[in-house]
Amino acid sequence: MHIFDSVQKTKRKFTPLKEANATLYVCGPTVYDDAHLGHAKSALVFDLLTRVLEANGYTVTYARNITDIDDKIIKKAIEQKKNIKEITDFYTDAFHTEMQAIGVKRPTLEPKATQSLEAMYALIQQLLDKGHAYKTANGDVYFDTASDAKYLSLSHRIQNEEDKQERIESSSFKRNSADFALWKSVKDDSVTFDSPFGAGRPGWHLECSAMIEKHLAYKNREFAIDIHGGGADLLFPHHENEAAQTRCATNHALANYWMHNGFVNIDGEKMSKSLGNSFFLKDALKEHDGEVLRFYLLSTHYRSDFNFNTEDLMHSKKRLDRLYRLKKRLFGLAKNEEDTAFTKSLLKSLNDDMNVSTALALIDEMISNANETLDTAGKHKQLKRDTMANLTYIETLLGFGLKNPYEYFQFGVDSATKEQIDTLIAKRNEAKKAKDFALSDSIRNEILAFNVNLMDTPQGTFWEKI
RNA sequence: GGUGCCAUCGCCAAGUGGUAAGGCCGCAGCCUGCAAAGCUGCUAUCCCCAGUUCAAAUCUGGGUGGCACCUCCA
Repeated sequence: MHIFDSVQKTKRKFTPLKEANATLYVCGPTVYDDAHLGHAKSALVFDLLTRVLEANGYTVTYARNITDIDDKIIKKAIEQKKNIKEITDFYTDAFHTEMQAIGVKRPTLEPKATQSLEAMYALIQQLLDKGHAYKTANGDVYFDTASDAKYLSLSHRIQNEEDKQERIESSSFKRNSADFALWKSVKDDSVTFDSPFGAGRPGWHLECSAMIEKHLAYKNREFAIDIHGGGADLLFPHHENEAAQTRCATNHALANYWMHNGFVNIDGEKMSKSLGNSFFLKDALKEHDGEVLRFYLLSTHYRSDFNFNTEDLMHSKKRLDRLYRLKKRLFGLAKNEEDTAFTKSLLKSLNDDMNVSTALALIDEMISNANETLDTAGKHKQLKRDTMANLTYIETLLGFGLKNPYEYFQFGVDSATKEQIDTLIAKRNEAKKAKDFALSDSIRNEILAFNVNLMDTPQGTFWEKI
């Protein structure tokens, strides 16, 4: 398979550091608020990546951190008069629930910053020992960017001299404006940790490097891990700094491949608090099936920016509906081996830097072909079993079509309404039997008022929520 | 100001040197009591200009128009 490396800016063949294994680290959420659609997108992209890697036979070790030390968390705790752990536990649980709703599997490891402090101390000490970090008069420890010849090689930035001078004056403790905190000394009575460098809190960038060393890193290879992922905004400064820390403190570079997913905008606007609740995943999940959100958010290439809007989402849903209608036609049937021309070409397109668009086009084509054959040769057993195999393959590789197809089409309809609809359908069928089409049509209009579609089939009359 | 990305049918969106995938919408037809669903058919020469090439949406240069990062951020 090939993936686009956002540091080398080219598609590269994926060659693992250790045969048949793949190690992946993705920057996870800071748990101080509800997950928004951007968190969902990032989690979905790398969930898909692990599925594709696994489909290629790799054993994937996937770590996604939980940042549970952060100024914003502390601020929230003070505002809500709760302790830090209440806040972080609450939002961590919510994150897990919502990710599950959109079909994101749990990573192999979910290290928390609070459980990785020793690894952070070790990293700081190594950087101090090697002369890549320095302590300041007020007790902070900074990374010395001037000591790292490869600094900015990740993001391909050029140090801006004017900017450099300007900021040095405003921060008397740093040697260089680009230097970033490894340890921030905190003297007040808020949340602090007693480190060998005094009481304080770790710098944000440090956490990821430390967790990778502790949980994932190969010890004697050129790179600590195979793939490092995250949102496009993290390339600089976060990933640049992570890479610098690891490179300077250890004997290996951080990652062989870097992957960055594009941003999610809402109705053409950058997500912001001013958009109200419209960008929280939990709110989107009240309106739409999680799998529809998954399908929609994954429907365009992961590196492109994504413009979320309800109209496109509904169009996308119609595409997923086709998959579920085919599943309805085959519901409960046995399947053959999942090794067809279709499954091969599906994996092939995803192996090309996760080309989901091509994959979806293949799925559409498979659905049309299957429907056509089913229409003309309904007893084609072999085709049915192959189609079932194809659907199962789509479920595991892409996470689409996992639900009961009848329940899928009833999203958001309460049981009382369902009963009313069923009663009306029974009445309508009686009218139809009596050839009283005026009556049956008027009953249909009553049913349509529930915002559902009706469809008469040889197996009976079914309804779908629109 | 620095760095980088993008511009393909009404909308969403692949393709990145060999003569434009797919979905939604629309139109016509088959099926249906009528619908819905399903199926079939139809619907773009790729922002503009110049160049390279036997051949360009795809490469080069110039324009125009969007956007992102450079501060916490998925």
